[in-house]
Amino acid sequence: MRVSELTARSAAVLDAIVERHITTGAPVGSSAIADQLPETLSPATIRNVMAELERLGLLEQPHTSAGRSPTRAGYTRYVGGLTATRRVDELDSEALRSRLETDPIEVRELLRRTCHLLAELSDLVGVVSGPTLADTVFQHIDFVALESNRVLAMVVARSGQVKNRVVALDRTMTQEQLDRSAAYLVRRFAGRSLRQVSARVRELLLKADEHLDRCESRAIRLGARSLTPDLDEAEVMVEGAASLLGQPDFDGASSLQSMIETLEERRELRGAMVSTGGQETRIFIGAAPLPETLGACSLVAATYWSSGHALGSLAVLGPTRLDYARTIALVEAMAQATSDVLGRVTL
Amino acid sequence: MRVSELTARSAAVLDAIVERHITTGAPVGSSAIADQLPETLSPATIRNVMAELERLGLLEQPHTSAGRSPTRAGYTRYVGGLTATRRVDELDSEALRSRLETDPIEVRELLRRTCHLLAELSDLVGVVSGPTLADTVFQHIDFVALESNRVLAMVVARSGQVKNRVVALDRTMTQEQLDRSAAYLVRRFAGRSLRQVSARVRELLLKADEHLDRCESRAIRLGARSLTPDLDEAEVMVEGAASLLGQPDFDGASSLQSMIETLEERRELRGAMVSTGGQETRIFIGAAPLPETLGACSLVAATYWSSGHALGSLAVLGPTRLDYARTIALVEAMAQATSDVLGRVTL
DNA sequence: GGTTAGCACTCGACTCGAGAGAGTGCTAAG
DNA sequence: CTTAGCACTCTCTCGAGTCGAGTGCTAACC
Repeated sequence: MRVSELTARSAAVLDAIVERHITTGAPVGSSAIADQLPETLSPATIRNVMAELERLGLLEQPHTSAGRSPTRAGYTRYVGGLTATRRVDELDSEALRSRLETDPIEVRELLRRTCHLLAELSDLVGVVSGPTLADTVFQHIDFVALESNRVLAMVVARSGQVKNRVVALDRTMTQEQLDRSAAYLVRRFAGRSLRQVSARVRELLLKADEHLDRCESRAIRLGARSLTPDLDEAEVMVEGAASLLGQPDFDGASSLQSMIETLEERRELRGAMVSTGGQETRIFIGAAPLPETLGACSLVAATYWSSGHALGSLAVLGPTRLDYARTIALVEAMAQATSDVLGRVTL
Repeated sequence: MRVSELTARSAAVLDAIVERHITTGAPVGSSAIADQLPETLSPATIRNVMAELERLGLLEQPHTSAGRSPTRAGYTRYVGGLTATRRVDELDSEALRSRLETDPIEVRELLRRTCHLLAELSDLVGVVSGPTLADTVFQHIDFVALESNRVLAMVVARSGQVKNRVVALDRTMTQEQLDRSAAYLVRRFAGRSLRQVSARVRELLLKADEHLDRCESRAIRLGARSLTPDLDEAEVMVEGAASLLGQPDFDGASSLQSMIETLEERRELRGAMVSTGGQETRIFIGAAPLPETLGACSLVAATYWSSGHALGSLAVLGPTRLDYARTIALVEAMAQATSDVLGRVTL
């Protein structure tokens, strides 16, 4: 028998074990499950089932005379069976929305609040990956001359997001020349997505000779320097990393330090946050796109969007032993609320 | 006898105890000190001295039959006596400087590197408070119209530092009006410090009637909205908070979680970083401007500057049991290196 | 044939007491 | 004032003993 072909009873036992393990944190014994199952079965029967689940790699025993805990595979199988998503009871989405709204609305600030709220409501780690600027609408660009041939480029998206970048020029440009370049770029490209603008500018740069006057080609060159690089690099925010310290699961675990380090660095989290662009809620259980140091953790991530466009991900990170039903509900409600608030800021 | 009037011998004993405690982390016994002191004295004599130091509140015993550890006061007294600052041997300031330089130089990025380097070289927590924009030279301002009467203001300092802020207007302004306002503000105020500009704009706003045309007073109003608030609020960066987890002093301490939380929040650190503007290296030992949660920590902070102007602070945070000599040297060398690199960026 | 009662067995968690070791304070002598 | 000597205190470690939860196996049961 393979994992996918569990009998109904085996599956029920697995689910019961996972749920009990989630609440107690300790290995689960056969009699506890016998009591809990709707069907009345003796502990001995349960033990037979458990032995089989262990053979399948879904359960494990810390030592012979202890109960069983779900393995990573066991958790994965359990989560796959979760369908009926509970509502977050304490907070309906209206309340969430009102806690997110700021005045005036700034995207970054909004996402920071989202992240904070995720951490606060889950009592775990909140993670949010910001929207890649590439998908936003190019609204404005400005160049400011700094000393020694350096120029500050400020790219503004319609949503109010800003990306600053200092570029070093090989020759001096006056502020007036810079202003004219900026005006040209705005006139010609405003309204398109930054990705398009970036591609187009790059294109023009190659066949630069075609009917562009000197001023225009200078603008294109500046634009190419300012717009290309790392527009796709989404910012990742983390809040509440310290809450991992309060998790009994990690009590005294030597890995704690490297876990917190990974969260502090953020870089490694990016992969897990943006990996799959799908709209569905993703759950990673200590493997795959999660960095190795987070092997004892799970990530529940959802996508937030605006006007039908996926913008980024928000997630809760916690120990593998996680109240998945509640966390999924929370993350999804939060994605909805954040998207709603973002909706008022055309991107 | 009061603390300030310690005999030479008592002071020597205290210093020896502190130094030994720093390296071993354990309470120090009388015989260890007897061996270590240049003067040959018996443990019994040392014990008498120690008993006195304890009466003065400089030492404490965890229990009767243990050695003594320095109290906070003991550490403070020891640190006060530290004069000959060791050089950081592994890294001369030239090496530090070269590790800080980036191309093109951005202030924020430079400070982030400084912070990272502090954490890396000390294996503790690096803390850097950014320069308050208020002290930098106003170079440029730009306004970009977003939808629904919101305007993005971007203030640029000569150093290339940028502060963005979204303001909500009570009535619509066209992009052209915004541009004209920005140009007016730049023409009139560029070159002064942002603090001066902010004050002057506020002044003009009050007696607005005096020979300003409509366009000018509109610009002043916009400037006031964009320039006043929280210019003084220095950004605080923290790196390497996880290293506290590796400190044997805090092993299993329940306060660890709140310590990391405090570092994550950063807000509470600000007080300790900017409290005293003096040029001297400051050492806070678990008290005073440090937040209460960091009662078991010490902060060694120095000021970095540019063209004679103090800009902000950089510091190392670690357990009270800290190699102060080395840390002071590191922090001071880093302040020097950062100031040097900043020096090439006129502020 | 699946289910169950009974039972021996395993193994970690907790408790207790003995012993070692480090370090002290006190006293009396140098 | 300094020091040797000594009794004393307190923590830490270790092993033995006990408890209890939970298992696997076997044989009986429906």
